[in-house]
Amino acid sequence: MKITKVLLAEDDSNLGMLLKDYLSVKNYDTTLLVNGLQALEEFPRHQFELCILDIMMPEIDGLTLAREIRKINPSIPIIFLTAKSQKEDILEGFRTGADDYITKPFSMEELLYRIQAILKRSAGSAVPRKESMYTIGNYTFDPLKQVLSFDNQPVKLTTKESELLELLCRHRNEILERNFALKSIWIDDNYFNARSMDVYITRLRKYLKKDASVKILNVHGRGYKLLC
Amino acid sequence: MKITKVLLAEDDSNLGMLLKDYLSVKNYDTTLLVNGLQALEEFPRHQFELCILDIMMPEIDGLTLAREIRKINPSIPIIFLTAKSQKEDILEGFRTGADDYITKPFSMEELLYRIQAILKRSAGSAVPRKESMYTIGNYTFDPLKQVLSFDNQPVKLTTKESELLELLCRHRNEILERNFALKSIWIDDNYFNARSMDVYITRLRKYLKKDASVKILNVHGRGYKLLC
DNA sequence: TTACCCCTTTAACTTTCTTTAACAAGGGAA
DNA sequence: TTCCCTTGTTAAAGAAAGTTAAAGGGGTAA
Repeated sequence: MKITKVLLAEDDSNLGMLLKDYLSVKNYDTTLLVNGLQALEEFPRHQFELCILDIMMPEIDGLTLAREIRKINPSIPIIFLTAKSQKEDILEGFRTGADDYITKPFSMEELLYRIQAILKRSAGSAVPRKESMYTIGNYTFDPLKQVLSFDNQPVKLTTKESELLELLCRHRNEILERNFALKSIWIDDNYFNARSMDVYITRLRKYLKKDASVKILNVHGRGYKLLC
Repeated sequence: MKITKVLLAEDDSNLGMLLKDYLSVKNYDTTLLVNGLQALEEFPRHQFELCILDIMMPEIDGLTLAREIRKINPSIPIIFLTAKSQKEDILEGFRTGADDYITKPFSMEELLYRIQAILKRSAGSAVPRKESMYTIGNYTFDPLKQVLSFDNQPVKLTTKESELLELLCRHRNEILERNFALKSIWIDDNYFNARSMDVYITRLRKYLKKDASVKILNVHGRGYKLLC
């Protein structure tokens, strides 16, 4: 079994040690750094395969650290740890290309699950990046202009419709996890936002039904898959 | 990278010491200067990364100080401290390129939050600086003269129209947050000013409709995006 | 001073977007 | 099967934004 090298940046040493020990038991070779500066210094000296970064850290915060790490390795998976209240951070995190984030407090199992999911994704193919234009069957979709076209007939999408469709596109032909989508777009993954997302899925399906080869499939209990 | 070096110019030594101590605890290396003259003398001798300037100071006020600092370092983030009543100051502050301002009295947490927000912004992709002339599709826009031209046909814009269009230009193809725009131009981000801004968006859209590739897109609940 | 003009704000009404609610349908486990 | 939880769908409520017109206010010229 291959051991994965993990960089863990967490300034709360209680939590940090706890996580490190837990991950080590689970066969992740974890290096704990207690602030962003140290993490940045250590990063080039190891062959890390995954980063887990607390956002709130002294000297160099997790977001800045992530940007620096991305300059060195643009494709390494990054998971952020943040307080639920720091909504701004979460949004900003996704903009810097976070692969996932977990809001404190969280369970160890939760973290482990996310780690496995991300490693599986990035092992197969590269992490889906943002594109400026997507082709969905016979449709074309411009996420910046928020326009979906079929047969040169453009339809203006609302902000939320566009955001959700873009996420589906970035994960085309693989599962877009409900929680991931909710946290990316709605920030809070509570019951009501989940129902709101269901409504938007219905709408997107309506927009996309002109091409029978395009389907948004539900994966019970997990999320949706855009087939095209 | 290291601890952020902060210049704090505040003539009230009670408040000054309090802020300095608080920021130092929060890992900002803070230098307190008790008047604008001293601050200006010290500025070139340090590698400051952020300035917090009280506006009301003897000898050299914060606004003048900011202008001088900008001559030396045009991109350093500046936060002004001012009394809520001094709206003129705030306006003038934003004109000299303030990144934010805080009205007294304020909480330490509030200040800290703003510092973090600004450093985050200027660390990543800095907010595009002012330019003397913008190209918007087939239009050209001179913010100083407040003139928008299409096909060599100039249209004179009002002050508010011009200010709003300039902000949109500086954030072209990304979201200009409502609150940011309101605070920059209208100072107060209350309901009525927000409605006033809506009216100006309508006007700008009218001016810009000669070029179909130029669009001011609304991002529901967040702000506007100028596409061009 | 008064009258006028221009800019900005306020107001009223309309439209669009998002969320909430209610009920129907489907899937998985015991 | 039955029960429970998830998802599908539609409608309506609620909130934000679009639009137009008119009121307010400050400055300037007669």
